[in-house]
Amino acid sequence: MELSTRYNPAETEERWYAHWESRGYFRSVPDDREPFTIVIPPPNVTGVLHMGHMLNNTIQDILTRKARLDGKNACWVPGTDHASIATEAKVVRWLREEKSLRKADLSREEFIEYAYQWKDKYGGIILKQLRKLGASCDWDRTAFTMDKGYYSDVIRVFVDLYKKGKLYRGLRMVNWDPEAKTVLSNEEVLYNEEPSQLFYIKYSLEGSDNEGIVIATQRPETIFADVAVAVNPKDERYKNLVGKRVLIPLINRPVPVIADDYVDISFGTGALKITPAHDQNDYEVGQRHGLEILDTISDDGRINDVCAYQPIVGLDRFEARKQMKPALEESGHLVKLEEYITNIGHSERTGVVVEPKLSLQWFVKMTALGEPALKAVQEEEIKFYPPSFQNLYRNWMENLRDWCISRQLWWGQRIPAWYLRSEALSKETGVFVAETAEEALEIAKRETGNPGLSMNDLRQDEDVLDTWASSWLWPISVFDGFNQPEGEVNYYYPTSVLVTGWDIIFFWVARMIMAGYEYRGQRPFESVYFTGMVRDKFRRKMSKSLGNSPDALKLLDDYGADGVRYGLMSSAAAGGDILFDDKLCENGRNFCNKLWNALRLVKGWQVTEDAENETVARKNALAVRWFREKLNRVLTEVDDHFRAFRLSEALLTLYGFIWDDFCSWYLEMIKPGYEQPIDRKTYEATLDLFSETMIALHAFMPFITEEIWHQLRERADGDDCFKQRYPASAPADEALIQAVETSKDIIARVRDLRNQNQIKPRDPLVVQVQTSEAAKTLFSTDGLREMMMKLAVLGELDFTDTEPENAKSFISGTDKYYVVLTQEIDVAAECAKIKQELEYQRGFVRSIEAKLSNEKFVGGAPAQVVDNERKKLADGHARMQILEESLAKLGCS
RNA sequence: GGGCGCAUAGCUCAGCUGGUUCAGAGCACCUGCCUUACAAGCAGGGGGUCCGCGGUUCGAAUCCGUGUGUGCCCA
Repeated sequence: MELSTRYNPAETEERWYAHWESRGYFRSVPDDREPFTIVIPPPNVTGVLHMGHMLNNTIQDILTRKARLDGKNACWVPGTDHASIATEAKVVRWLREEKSLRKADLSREEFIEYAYQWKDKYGGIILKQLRKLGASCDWDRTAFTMDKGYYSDVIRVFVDLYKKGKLYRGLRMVNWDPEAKTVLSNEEVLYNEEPSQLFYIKYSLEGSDNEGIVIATQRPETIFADVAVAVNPKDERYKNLVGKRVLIPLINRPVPVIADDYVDISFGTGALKITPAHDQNDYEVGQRHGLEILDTISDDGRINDVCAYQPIVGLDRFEARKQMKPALEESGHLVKLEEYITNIGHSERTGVVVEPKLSLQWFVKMTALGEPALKAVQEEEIKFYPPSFQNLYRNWMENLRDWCISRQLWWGQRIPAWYLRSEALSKETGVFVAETAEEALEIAKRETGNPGLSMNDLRQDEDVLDTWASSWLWPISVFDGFNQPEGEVNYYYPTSVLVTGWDIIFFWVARMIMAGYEYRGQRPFESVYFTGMVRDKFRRKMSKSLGNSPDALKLLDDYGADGVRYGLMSSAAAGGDILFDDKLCENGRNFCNKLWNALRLVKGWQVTEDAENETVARKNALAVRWFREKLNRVLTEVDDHFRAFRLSEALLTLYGFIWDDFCSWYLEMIKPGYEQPIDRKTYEATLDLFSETMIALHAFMPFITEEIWHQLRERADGDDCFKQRYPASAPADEALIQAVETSKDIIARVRDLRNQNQIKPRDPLVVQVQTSEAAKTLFSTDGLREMMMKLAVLGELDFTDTEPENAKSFISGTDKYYVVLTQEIDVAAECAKIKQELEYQRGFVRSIEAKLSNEKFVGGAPAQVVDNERKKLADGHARMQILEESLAKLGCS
């Protein structure tokens, strides 16, 4: 068999993915095994694979695969959400560009028809891309938040919450996107520090020629919606004005001067214009003082005719602002302009400046829903990894605001509320909420006392629900838990772990927890694993506009899925950001290559059954024993890391184990000489150890481990690495491991000595060890001496009681080793080196003596710790003695 | 303004319950090797006041306080 010197992931990965998928390995149906369930955080249906997805889904795949290896019934449910705003925008553009249609020319039904067409054609690309990453999702379960069943779940929940009084319609200050003409959640508003101007404008006192008050505002175009000027009650400057009236410039409408604690004395002039319709805080001040509301800005961001200043009516808000400067200057009301840096909110979707606006919207009352959700996390019924996110969560949950769930769009679940056609749409309108129009009509008849009402008398709310108002039901709805609450949802729910970015902790995690308790009376997941953000190496967030995000698919092509998975995971502690660099994937690719070459080495060996190789087998037995013990230890460590979600640590443990222990040590220990065969026993053991190691690594790097698994041995059909059980870990023989670790140290010191004295790697050396109990014990380990001679390339390795001539020495543990040299030794340099070492040992001994002479330490510390200090002291003394002897022997002054 | 987090090697970060001859990994760097698995490699090496100060403790990178720097969330 010929194997290329380099591992080629492209062909291998495609082949094994197809194999696993065609065998139905990803499929999960309830059975009597313990379930392990993950629901994917549904990516946006318009999305394409980016770094964040790759990180997130790699983690989910690792957890899912490990659970399978542990014998659990692992179910990873994939899917997408309908992303109302983003998708609607894409569909609108698609219609315009490809079909020459405008949304305004289509009926709602036609538009929705097209939207589904678009979704079927272009949506869900990301799910195909996830396969390239190796994602072992149960694709038969692929869910979508606008699927028929899902849709009706959302409607059902809306009606239910309404009936329970947990959902209402109300007038609230919302974040309005004047371009998309929809409301945005707080989380969809992105704030930027931007330069702006502060206008200082004088409002004259009513009935006075020169008295007045100067206010500072960033938004002069809104002064016509002012209903008051507010000052702080403690502000001496304005005390005399409170209760009087001032005139709004240009229109001379009088408004009262009021006193309110909200006003910051030190900001601007300390006087604030109050515009309840266009500012959240002003709205609250207005409510406190019973002020009226004047709304001068339309849904599209233009000034409407409520504004009494005609020149700006019909203008866009920013155009209007420009007009205000000359107008106020001309009338003499502009006192000054100040450059000013402020936080300005932009729509995450359209980028336009968000307009605070009063609007009639649907809200979910959060207080009652939030209570069990907060408690669950506080009491760790739901565990967060890392736990520090509990703080962030608590902070938000203790300051809940009602959740605005209506959006002025068509793509999404249409709000199941009907109104009487005869009534103008206002807050006081009668509203009939039901799952169907027919039911709504029945309710309407009953409530209005008018049995003659027909369907034509009703009109349905035009708006749809926020996407999060569907995705918060995800862990229940994907298992059809609303329709069949006693069905398979009982098996899979609560899910095991949710893997998601911390940036959507409020959007989604908190709300899923609320829905979980509300509708299942149970947590939706046992644990939440928060991933960090993937950033570039300058710590900038990856974004399309910066163009600093690598092409995910190209990365997979360049480094292989296993390489990319390694790269992402090797530097991804839970919650920690990843400073992504191609270099990380390069490491992963190199690791694959290392594994591949280990395979090539093993596969290249000739195996012999000859009796003469019995001796070889005996020598190799130590290596096999040692590696088995080391593997046991690593299996336990990796398991511990998994339990604590320290995935990065688990991977690095395996990486070090494979690269160093397996390749650099184990394989070198048993490697036969040139054109020499290896004995059957060692060979078979090696194949088994290699195979088990592949199982241990499989969850992280599924493709190459599967490939090597099959290359190592002829496997029966269906005997795949994917399907194996994670090897049971036995307690490790620590004494044996320690003996080999000690000999590794000695080998390294000999190699160092070679390097420093320019001795060729292949020249055999003579090494002697000073006879001691410790050394005798060490070398009594069967095969250890032979192994050391092989790896350190020694011609002799024997005990001695006398120091050989012309030798350099080193200490390992408390034993002294001599390396006999043929070249002349620089005595002065050697003396200096030994003296330096002696100084270090003296310091070491002094510090331990200090500890041990402290009665409180001896009395207070655990006996084991004290004993250990005593041993350290004895070892230190022993080494000092060796060094002093060396000095004497060399005749150092 | 309110809250949360972080500070360990040149860089990026581990270090879990305070105690091992404990200060660690990868990358970068230096030296020597194209040694018959692998130069995408091998064998070695140098490099740290664990941010400053104070405290608790027999013992602190680890716990507490404080200062500084820095990042994030909320208003």
